[in-house]
Amino acid sequence: MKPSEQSVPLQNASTGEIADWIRAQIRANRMVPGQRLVEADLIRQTGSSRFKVREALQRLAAEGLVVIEEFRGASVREASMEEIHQLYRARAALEGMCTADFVRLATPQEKQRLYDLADEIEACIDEDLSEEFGTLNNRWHRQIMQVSGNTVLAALVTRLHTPVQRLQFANFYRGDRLSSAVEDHRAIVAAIKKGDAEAAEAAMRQHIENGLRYLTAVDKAVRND
Amino acid sequence: MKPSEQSVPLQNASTGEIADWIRAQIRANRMVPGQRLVEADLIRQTGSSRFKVREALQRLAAEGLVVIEEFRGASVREASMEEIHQLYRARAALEGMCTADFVRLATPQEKQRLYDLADEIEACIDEDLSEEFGTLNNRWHRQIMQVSGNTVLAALVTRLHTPVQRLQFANFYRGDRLSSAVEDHRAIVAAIKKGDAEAAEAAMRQHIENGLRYLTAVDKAVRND
DNA sequence: GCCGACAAAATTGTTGACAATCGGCATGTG
DNA sequence: CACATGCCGATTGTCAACAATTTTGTCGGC
Repeated sequence: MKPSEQSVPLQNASTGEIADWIRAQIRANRMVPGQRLVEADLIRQTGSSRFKVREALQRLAAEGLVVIEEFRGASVREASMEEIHQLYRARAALEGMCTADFVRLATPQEKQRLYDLADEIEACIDEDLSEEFGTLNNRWHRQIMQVSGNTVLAALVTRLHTPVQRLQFANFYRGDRLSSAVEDHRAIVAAIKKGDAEAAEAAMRQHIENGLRYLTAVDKAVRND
Repeated sequence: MKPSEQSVPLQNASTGEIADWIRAQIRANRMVPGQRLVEADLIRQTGSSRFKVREALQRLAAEGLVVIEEFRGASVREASMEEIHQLYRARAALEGMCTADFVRLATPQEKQRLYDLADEIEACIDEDLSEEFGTLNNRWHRQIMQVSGNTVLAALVTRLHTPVQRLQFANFYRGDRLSSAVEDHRAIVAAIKKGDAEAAEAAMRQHIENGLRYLTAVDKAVRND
């Protein structure tokens, strides 16, 4: 039917793999909030069985990524701006804490790896590779959390961030925001190099709050369209 | 069979209600980590169908409260001490933030309600009502988060805290820990009354870190038994 | 053209039966 | 007695069919 169907090799996928696939679709803004997720379509697209698809939808419902209504099935949940606001503040608090841990616990090699990642991210900006930018940026944040020993929190933050990534994909990584983020990264790296955990934590919180500010501005602009 | 069965009126329960019931069992330490959750038993205990039970288990698996293994079914997941450590630190960061918000945003009536709750909690201590203490203590923490406007975070923290509550139920609320917690509460209340958001945040973080310290001590003692 | 009633199609909820797998138990062998 | 082997009950995974409900389409009447 649509040219996009069957483009993904998901034959005999497990429940978890199907859930991952749907999550990826939502992140990439190919399934938008409010859109109904019809079981039959998902079966075709994933090449799996109805049973597995329903299990995957239940899991996503528990994560809060979709809502399931009686006899109306699953649809992508719309995260309110209020909710996004709270999630960003949570991220600021948690990642700030992780960054301070990173300063105290990371080995020189791990720190160097982070600096290299930052350079790669900067390189993207000149060539306007916004998608690559997003991928590397996610890796940068995860690197800090994992190296700081907070693997559980890393997974949690990733989940919390999922409903927001769609907005980033659609509106976020543009022009001035990219360079602003790079500047934030530089400040964080500088604090880490100095070994100043408190300053690094503050810089990370600032970085994330800048992201929230940009996102609210974009949202307001979109609504006034 | 056992006298405890059929004690809960869950006829024709929805998927969510079944999940809630299982969560409650885990919190109350009536289903312990490693214990297998046999579908047939759950069907008997909840009076529901296999279909709904399986859906509920999928949701709980997504929350990380149970693990589902191929052909071995669901069992209560054991949270490692390392994981509990991270969850407590996350709580400290998040609830600390909420407490600062509370100082800035709560109305006088809402503040008074919190003081009253603190008094009720203190009253429990003399009469050794540890169960009542737990209930009121949860309400106290939730009150702060909800009034501070962070309703989404309140739900999140509650979920994060679920695997820990079992430990509290079993070992936690005893003797000196109760009075230590009450002292922490007093410090928080004092900071709120002064309107000092920063001090309130610090006191809340200290309170939660004290809880973690006590829990690790108990854990170490139990392991050396 | 718009609106309501009604039928048809599409979609989801539920059930029961059957297949696949695991764990324990008995049995036999050295 | 230790240990491998095969069987059987218990438990979970999977599927296909059917029931309940919503959504869509159609047809008169105005």
